[in-house]
Amino acid sequence: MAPSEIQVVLPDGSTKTLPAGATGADLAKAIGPGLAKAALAIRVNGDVRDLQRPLPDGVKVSILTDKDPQALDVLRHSSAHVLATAVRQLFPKAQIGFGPPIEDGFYYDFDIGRPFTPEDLEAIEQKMAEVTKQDYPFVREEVSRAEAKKRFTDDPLKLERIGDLGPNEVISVYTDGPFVDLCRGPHVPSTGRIKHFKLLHAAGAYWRGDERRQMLQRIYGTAWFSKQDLDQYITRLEEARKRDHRVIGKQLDLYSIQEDVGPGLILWHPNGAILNFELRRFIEDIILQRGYQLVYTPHVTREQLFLRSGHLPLYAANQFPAMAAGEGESEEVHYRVKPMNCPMHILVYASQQRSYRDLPIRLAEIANVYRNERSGTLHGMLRVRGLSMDDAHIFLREDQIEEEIFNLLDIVELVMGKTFGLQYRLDLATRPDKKLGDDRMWDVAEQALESALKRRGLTYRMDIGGGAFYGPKIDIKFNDAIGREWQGATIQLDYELPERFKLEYTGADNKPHRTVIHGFPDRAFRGSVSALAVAGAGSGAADLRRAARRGAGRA
RNA sequence: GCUGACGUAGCUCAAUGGUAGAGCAGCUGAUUUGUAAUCAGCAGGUUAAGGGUUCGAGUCCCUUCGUCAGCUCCA
Repeated sequence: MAPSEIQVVLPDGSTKTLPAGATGADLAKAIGPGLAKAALAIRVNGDVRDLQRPLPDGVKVSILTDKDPQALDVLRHSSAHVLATAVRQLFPKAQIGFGPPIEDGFYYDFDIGRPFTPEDLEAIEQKMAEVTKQDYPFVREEVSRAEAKKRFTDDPLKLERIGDLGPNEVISVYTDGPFVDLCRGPHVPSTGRIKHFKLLHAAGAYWRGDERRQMLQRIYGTAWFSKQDLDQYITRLEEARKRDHRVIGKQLDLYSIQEDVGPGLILWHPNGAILNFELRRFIEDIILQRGYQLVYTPHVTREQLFLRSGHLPLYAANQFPAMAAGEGESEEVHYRVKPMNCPMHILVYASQQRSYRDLPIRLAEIANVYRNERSGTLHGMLRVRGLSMDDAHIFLREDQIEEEIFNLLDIVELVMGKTFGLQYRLDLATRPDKKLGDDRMWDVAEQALESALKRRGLTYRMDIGGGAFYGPKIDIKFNDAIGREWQGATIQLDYELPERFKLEYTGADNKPHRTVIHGFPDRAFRGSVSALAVAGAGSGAADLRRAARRGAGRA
């Protein structure tokens, strides 16, 4: 017989008995009218769900109100639906894509056959206000695959998504007033709960982020629980704009990028150059103290070298075209500007016999490299075509990996954390499907990276399958003053290059062994000095002004 | 690269298709007044480049260059 009652465990450990079939909303009501009014969603054994769903027996629950950060995601997800509701009313033929919550807001992708204009956004925002005023309840339904397909016959993008769903996945749809969306949920109880929102801007976005597919029009917005939060967020955006390194770089006369020279190529003016100089010296001091040896290698090399390293076939799109050198009678010899230093550092290592006693050998160079980045990705000093890369390649034995990474993480903290005060994040990227070498090798490498991270007591995110085909890596990412995320340094292991260049050392057993390389290229240190400083603390601009003045006085 | 917006004096910005302007900065002179704004005058432009429409183009159209925003935080 079916039990007529269920019990749930509240956050304080007490239990509550409810009739079978009771929902989160029922629970909130049972606890108190105040909570019933404030309740937005419910956490059931860690999963956030709608209040309207029946509660299973024996679960741990916690009712979410506007005080819970997870509720903010729910609010924003629901805001995205309100946005889509409004767009569908104004553009009945609009096709709908995805509409998730994101950090600080939400977006929704549409195809209306043309881009949205600023006037469209205003009209949509007004329509959204009407939708929230109507206070439509969000109604969840679980449907069969056939039913789902029927409901979205006019939405090819949704149909494609339905086709991707696994056979055992529950398909749910949410309705708010006139709008129905394929959606996993959860949502706030009704559209009236969304009060403080603003549309920010529209831009093109490829369907599923794939540039081979059609371009949709994405509308970004933000939503908050209180007007105060919303206003604060808008102020924060304005403040951040003032701290943009491109603005400060101009104000302080740090650098310029000029059309006559080319996009992404930086002219360091005296005020910026003195910062560049100091930073270079700072970095070089650190690495010399820590057992690195400086090397200098040419800016151009024979193309053949990048063929041997394997870079050219993969990387050619990001390299500047070859130049003919006219050596002798041969038309065949071409040269390339270097996009990275590894092949040349490897040749330094390989220039003589190495003993296991010599390892690790740490070769470092702050080198100018040039990459033909896609035009649309360029951004001030942070994404450029010519940069000074603080680069190092460490040649070591497999048993030395962990210790070396352990020490390297200390340098990262010293530079990014202690010196620049950056909030950075560590991602451990593990073996991808297509990879080089055997599983044992990957086991050793990944474990070494992970235990170095653990020994340092660092928190990190796993990026399963995110490693390069030639080895796992630790990516170091940070946010700039305007909140955008950038790739800082990368610590990566490379099993490919030692193989290609037959790098060896003589072991204690008097036999040759394959060397492991571990690279530490860092595009952020000097390619973007002021950007780093500005990206840092809120006081960045003031510090920089002082530094620039000192620099000017000195010159 | 793709989609969209944009490109006017060194900088920040004006100019219903009808003689390109202002503030700041610069230069000259006056002022000597205690720390972010003294006064007067002068100079500064092939309106990104090239083409087209028009009696007439900064403004409308096309091409190129550049800048800015976005381009899976997965229903």
